[in-house]
Amino acid sequence: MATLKDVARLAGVSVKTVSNVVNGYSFVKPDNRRRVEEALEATGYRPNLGARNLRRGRTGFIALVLPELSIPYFAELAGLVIAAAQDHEWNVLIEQTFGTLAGERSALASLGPHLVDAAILSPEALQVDDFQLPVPAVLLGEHAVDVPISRVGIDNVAAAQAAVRHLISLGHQRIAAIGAHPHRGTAALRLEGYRRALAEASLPFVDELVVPALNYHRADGAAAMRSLLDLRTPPDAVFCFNDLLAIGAMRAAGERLVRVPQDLAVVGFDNNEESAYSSPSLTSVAPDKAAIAQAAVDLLHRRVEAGDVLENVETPFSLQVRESTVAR
Amino acid sequence: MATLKDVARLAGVSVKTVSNVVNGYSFVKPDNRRRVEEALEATGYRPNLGARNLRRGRTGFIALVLPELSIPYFAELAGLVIAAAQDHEWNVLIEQTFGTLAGERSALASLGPHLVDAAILSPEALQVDDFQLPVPAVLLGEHAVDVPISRVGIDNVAAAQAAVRHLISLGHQRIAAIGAHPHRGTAALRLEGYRRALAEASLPFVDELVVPALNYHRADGAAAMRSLLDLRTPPDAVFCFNDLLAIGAMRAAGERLVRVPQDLAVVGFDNNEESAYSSPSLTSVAPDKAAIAQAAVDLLHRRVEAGDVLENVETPFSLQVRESTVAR
DNA sequence: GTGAAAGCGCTAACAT
DNA sequence: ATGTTAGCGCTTTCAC
Repeated sequence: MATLKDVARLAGVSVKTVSNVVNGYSFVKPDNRRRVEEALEATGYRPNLGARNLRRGRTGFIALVLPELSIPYFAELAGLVIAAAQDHEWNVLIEQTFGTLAGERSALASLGPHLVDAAILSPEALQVDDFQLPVPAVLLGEHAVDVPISRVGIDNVAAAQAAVRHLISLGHQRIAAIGAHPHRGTAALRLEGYRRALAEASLPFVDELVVPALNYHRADGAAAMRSLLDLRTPPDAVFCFNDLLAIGAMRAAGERLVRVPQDLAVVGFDNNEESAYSSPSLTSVAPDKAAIAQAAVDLLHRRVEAGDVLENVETPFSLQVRESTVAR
Repeated sequence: MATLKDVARLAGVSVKTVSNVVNGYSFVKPDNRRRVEEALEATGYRPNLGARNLRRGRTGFIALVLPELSIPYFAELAGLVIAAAQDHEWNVLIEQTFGTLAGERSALASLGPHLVDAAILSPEALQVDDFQLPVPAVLLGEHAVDVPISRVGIDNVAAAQAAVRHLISLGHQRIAAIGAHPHRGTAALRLEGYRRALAEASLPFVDELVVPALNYHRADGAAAMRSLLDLRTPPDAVFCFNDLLAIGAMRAAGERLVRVPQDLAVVGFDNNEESAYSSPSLTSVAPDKAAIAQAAVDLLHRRVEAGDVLENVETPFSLQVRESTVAR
């Protein structure tokens, strides 16, 4: 592999001149430039990123810390983050935490300042004192813990409220919620949105209709739905805190021969691609994932380059109405 | 950030001794070891990976080149590859090609030997002459193009044959296939498995029942299914070359009020997590994704460390029978 | 404008 | 067993 020195020797100039050409710097004598470019071409020179970054004190990487790639929301998001990072010549390193405190701690610990220039975090269990980060970071989604880190995400309370309002506008009166979680910030916010929508319609908040979920996988949604269907008076609608829970809930309903949406309306959250193709298709809160990815990366880039101050970005969302609430 | 030199100064020893301790090398005088460890602790030393790798001539990264993270199969696989790579202290860099030739070429081009130690590739459009790789690589899945690169994957012909045999054993006679593709190696192999299963049961190979798909997304499966349902004699079963196509096909069938599996049995390929929760749940060929990820990473590690020779690994698969072929 | 040379943090001869 | 030192490939003062 050709190095700068090789190119310099071939072109009959100094390393500095080659470096100048490679980096598009300052003024290089046209004659030299031409010879350097020829030598570059002839040797097939490719800069050694490690060496460059060592010298520059940058790494060229950002970390994306998330629970699990097998969760569609995070997989879709990761794809968008990778695309957005390319614009700033960043490569993305993905760390999976599996939503555990230990996993999140170890992911953060591995984030040496030498490994990445910045980090995008989607924590679920972390506590305030865990956030001693060696690099600029941005938190995805809102979190109950109050840490001095930038955040990017939608207004979860408003989004949840919109989802439940939709159910209420359809005439549903006994609306359940699946996904309450004691330590998860976004869960608390979505629950608050649920509560507000009920309150503004003067509907009672019924404890037995709020089902916690320790994880947000399809199986958890199915289990929660079964417990709801076992109630003396089951709900006529359910708001799930993510699409996987909703898919699981619809599956459980189907197994009990409860028809969606006739007997039970279902709303999810995240708008996974799969939700447009389930049977019935799933009404879901749709955060603008591309906007989230773009904002997170841009914000970090500004911080790293210009040392910008802390800043939060609220991204838009919409409600995708589909067959799980309105029969076709 | 503390460097080796700082630690050495604090401990009153040379950098070499510190380096020895850090790397768990040879014999260090117990007294020195203790002082170095204290200094390590006091300074909170973390090695600069960039510098280490520059010196060692390694990067500490492997590339995972795949079409798109929003495709569940690749998302699940990526998660497993990341986990497997951790065992060898490798970080994984994901590159998305979006299945285009241009995307694949540009991903390969960016694979400088300075960026990654090795690469795992899942190409769809690449031609033979594109495979001039600067680093050891392994191909996921089989490909029609015959290139001198290690391969890891299941026996696609046998797997497809098993899927179609299952349909035949259920009494289906008019079995369609969705996902034929002119330039995709795995598509050709799965088609061959389909053909063989028909042949061994003395069923005719009917051209109009084989539907190509340029992409393997849900929408493509739905479109293909609609065209099949428009036939004078629609099929009574369909084998889809991946689960997304199958999900789309089931969706399209549902929209035409064709019942699955009573009127139409459906088999997919990949066994995505979502396929266990669709309604009806999807019968699918299940490659052992964890085995694929593990084998690919291990194989590369051996190549990089020991310069092992070219080698192919065939991983196991099974058929997950669910409601889309056998009603519950 | 361009060259010479220092040095980013680390490892590995080589010397002791 | 440990210290000294060269050098991985690059960028960047500092002279000229």
